[in-house]
Amino acid sequence: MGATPELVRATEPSGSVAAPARLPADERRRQLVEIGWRLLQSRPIHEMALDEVAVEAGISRTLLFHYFPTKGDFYAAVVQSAGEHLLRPVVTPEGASAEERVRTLVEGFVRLVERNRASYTALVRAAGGGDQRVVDLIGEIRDSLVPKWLVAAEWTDDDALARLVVRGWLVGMEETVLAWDPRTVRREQLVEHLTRSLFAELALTRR
Amino acid sequence: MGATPELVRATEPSGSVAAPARLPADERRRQLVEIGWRLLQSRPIHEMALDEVAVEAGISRTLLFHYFPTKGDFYAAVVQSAGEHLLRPVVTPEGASAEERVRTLVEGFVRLVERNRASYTALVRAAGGGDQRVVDLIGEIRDSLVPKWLVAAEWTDDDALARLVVRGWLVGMEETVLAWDPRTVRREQLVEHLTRSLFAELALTRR
DNA sequence: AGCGTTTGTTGACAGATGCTCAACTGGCCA
DNA sequence: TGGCCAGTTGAGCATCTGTCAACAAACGCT
Repeated sequence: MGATPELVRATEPSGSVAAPARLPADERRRQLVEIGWRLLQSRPIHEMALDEVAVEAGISRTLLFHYFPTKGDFYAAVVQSAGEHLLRPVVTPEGASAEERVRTLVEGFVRLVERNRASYTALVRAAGGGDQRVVDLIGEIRDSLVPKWLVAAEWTDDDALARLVVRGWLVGMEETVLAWDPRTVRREQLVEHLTRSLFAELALTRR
Repeated sequence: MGATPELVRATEPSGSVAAPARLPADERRRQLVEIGWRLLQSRPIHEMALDEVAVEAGISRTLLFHYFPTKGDFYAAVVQSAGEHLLRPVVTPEGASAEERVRTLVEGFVRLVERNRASYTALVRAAGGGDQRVVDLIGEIRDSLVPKWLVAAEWTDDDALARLVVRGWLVGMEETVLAWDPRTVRREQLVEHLTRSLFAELALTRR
């Protein structure tokens, strides 16, 4: 008696934890990935127990393994999703001159890191520890960014050196912004430098 | 019967595995760190079981925990040692002009990565996955490199921006060399670009 | 030589975590 | 009604990190 079968509720009925109800596959996937991503922002990967994810989702660990056969699969899915979410706002090249557009991109990136520092470091450090798949994933994400910067900078010579250089510059910029201390370097100074830096690097590729 | 207590042998008596003998503490430490470093070059950290290390050293896992209370401690020790070993050859600024010296450093670095790719990627990716200690460690290693490059480049203005920029440039260079494909970009081209790149970056810090 | 202390070392155990298997449940359609 | 199928689960296995209490070889002291 007692327990009436009213458990089947779409979303959280009252307050804290999520509903334990039956969910369509893709929605459950999304929910799990989202939880994983949230957890990744505080702990590094090997400290994130799948138990935690399962508990937070209100399901059994077994179900998690049903959707993601291995922890690596889950991790990869999380990183992929995070990459897309984080990088979507960055893809907005606009403005009159090439310098304007690049500056806007840099600005956007700095702001992004300022607002989502935890997320961003989590994503970048994911490029490390994880298995090969994740490393490759981050590599692909970076590769996909290179042409966007080239377009913004109005750089039409599409030689290998330019691409390589922009890739390196990109990673350097990530590091620079992450290591940046606003108390010693003014923000405009940083943005200005990074902007000019890209053009300088590109100019150097023309022997 | 049978087993006479002749086990106590200083170093490996005949062939394959190391000796199970009693070792002074610091030597055992060094041995363990060295084994850990060797293993890290093939597997990422969370795939390296302390069991493996112990077996390879011919000791029990318990002893490993005696020297390094936690896996993180062991890992940190390994990374620290690796960083020192890898970076020691890099610290050789020599040559007549600033450009000469920087070019020599870049050359040395490219060669280092070419010869020890596995080691180097292992070290860099250690900057990720690991716990906070290791991340900080890599950060410190990089910080310690910055002044060396500044000296080589004869850059006496020691302002915050210059240091920050060199740090970013350093990481970008790491990435560039690691992503470099000798079939599409000639090696001299790469070295030349990186060399000029540093001076360009530095020049930009003078408003 | 006897004897205690220090130091290198270990086996057995506890707790957590990745992963498997066989089975249950509730809706849907023939 | 009855069977199928998708979502879900508890119980269990293997592996790995970390703990505990104790053993054994050297060294010092009387």
